[in-house]
Amino acid sequence: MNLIQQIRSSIDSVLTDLYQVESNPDGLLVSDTKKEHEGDFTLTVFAIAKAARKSPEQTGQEVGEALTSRFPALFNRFNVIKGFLNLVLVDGVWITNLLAAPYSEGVLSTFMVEYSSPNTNKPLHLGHIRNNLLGHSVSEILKALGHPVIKVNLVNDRGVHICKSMLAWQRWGNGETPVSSGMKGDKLVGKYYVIFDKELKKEQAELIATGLSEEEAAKQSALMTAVRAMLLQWEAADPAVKELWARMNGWVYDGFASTYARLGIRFDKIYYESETYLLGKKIVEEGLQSKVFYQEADQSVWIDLSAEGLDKKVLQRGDGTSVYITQDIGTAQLRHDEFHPDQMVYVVANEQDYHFKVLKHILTKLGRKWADGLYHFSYGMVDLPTGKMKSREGTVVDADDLIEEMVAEAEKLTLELGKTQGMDQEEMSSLYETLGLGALKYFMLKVDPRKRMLFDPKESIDFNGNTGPFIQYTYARIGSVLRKANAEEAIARASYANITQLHDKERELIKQLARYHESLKAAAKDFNPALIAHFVYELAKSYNSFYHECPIMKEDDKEKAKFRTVLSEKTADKIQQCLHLLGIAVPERM
RNA sequence: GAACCCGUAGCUCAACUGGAUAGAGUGUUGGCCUCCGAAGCCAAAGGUUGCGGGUUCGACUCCCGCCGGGUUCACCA
Repeated sequence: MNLIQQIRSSIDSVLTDLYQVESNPDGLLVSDTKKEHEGDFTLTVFAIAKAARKSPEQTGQEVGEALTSRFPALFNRFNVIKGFLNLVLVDGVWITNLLAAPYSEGVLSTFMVEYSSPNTNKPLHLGHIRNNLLGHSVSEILKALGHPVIKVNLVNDRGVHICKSMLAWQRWGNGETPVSSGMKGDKLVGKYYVIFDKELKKEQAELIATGLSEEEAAKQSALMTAVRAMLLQWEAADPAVKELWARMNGWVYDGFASTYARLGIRFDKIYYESETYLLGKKIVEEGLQSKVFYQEADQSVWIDLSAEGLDKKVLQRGDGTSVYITQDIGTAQLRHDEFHPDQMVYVVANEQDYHFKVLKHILTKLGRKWADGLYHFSYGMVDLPTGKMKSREGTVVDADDLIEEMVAEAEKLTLELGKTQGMDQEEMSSLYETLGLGALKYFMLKVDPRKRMLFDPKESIDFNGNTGPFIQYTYARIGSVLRKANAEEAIARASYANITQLHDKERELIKQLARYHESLKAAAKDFNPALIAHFVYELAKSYNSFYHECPIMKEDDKEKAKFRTVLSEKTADKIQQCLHLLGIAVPERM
């Protein structure tokens, strides 16, 4: 039983005795006491007062008196303000809590988390970075709580859009390769995707100039006709088309691999749409037979979701080729068959809210009970000051470029501060990497994932204040203290068993450490890494404040010195743990 | 047109899911390195939580109506 549970059950037993109210420790409104009042925990008593038919003040007083007299080892004193009962714990409770071993939750449900899900015709950009970091972090958080987690990626490697870059390369590429051009493979293929779009626009403008309407021009597009023909050839396994496809995708994967490696992103399993869409088509067939789907005159396959408040949705084109959702159906089935996860979490931007609603409905209508476990983790998009990023219009912040800039900034700052004495070249570049990526990752993860966020490339990302480097700095600083403290044999041998009184800053720090498990649980429940970011930020602040006021090795009382050393060590451990949950590395020196 | 999401200090974000006087960072102003690491610490200033109603002991939070922004409703993915 942890501290908060202990407090809840103490209050609960007192309430039962005093007012014979129903027993429910988890339903009690217990929160941290606001810092302008004296106390560690606060019980909000309005609801209890109502049940007891007494005034909130009187109820608070009675409960407070009962608690301090019945549990003197836990509660030291209390005060009542309006309907709030503020409880002050005995300092020894905090010390015990600090030194207690962490506990685990037992066997928990299995999660599959899908994230990243790139297209093979676009290099990774800022939006993908947010996606990757969220997916990675949510997975780590679930694991930390004891859930088995399978991290998967779904590569969008087929479809009309892929044919676009293939066609463009065929027509205008002159045999260009990553080697011949010196370009990263994903960038090279992305270049041809953009070229296609430009050529298509040119063609459309020419057609419209001959007097066609926009709609007619789109219908008559020779380029789009060629693309559709290529997709048909691809689905028919035409060797030449398949060869080109495999070759160009290979370039892209090499490019992605280096970006993932630098970001520290890994997967347990990678799915390719090209390998799952056929299963999707099979299920479409099944749905037709069971009359869940129906066919239009042109042979296209649909589902009518108007009863669910949604529209009709196409599942297969008239020419028999499959659409986006077809492969998602197949992929979900495949994953269920292979791993039987209790929950399938899709980390996908909120612009696809509708798509996932539809997907879940379809699977449910097809009688897949496990569709209940589908959860769309819908995160907000990243905005630039100029508006939305559009890869086809070139208004994107490229992932590789951004990482490079952050690392360069870290280097510049570190050199300015002149803290690289005694480091060799390898140590220095690894430090810049740690700091630059730390700043970037923390920046992306500290905000509520569900909200859209603004990224201003000009103001870039800070290294002071509520930032990754601030927390990394706190860790490095503790490391420095501990290295020196370890040299002090006297401190190492001292005991701190007789400490009963805590300094305010010590107590604050221990209290913050004690909140870790609650934060972790909340972060897992909400799929919200920002809660971990806030927790670790508060922890770093508490430590810095403590550090400023409480001498550690310079403390004359050896027992106190030892205690503060242990407190520092626990703090450093927790910082490292939390940053790990965010995918952020920690430097020993900076 | 319909559905969903969002509007909080100049800026970027919090607010324990209905609790106390709405908090941080940044920026601005001032203080702290003969003292374990100043990427730090301490302080000041900064708010009618988009607007108007309602629900109750209590509303940034829930309900209704406006205003502003975004996304989706494609045989694009």
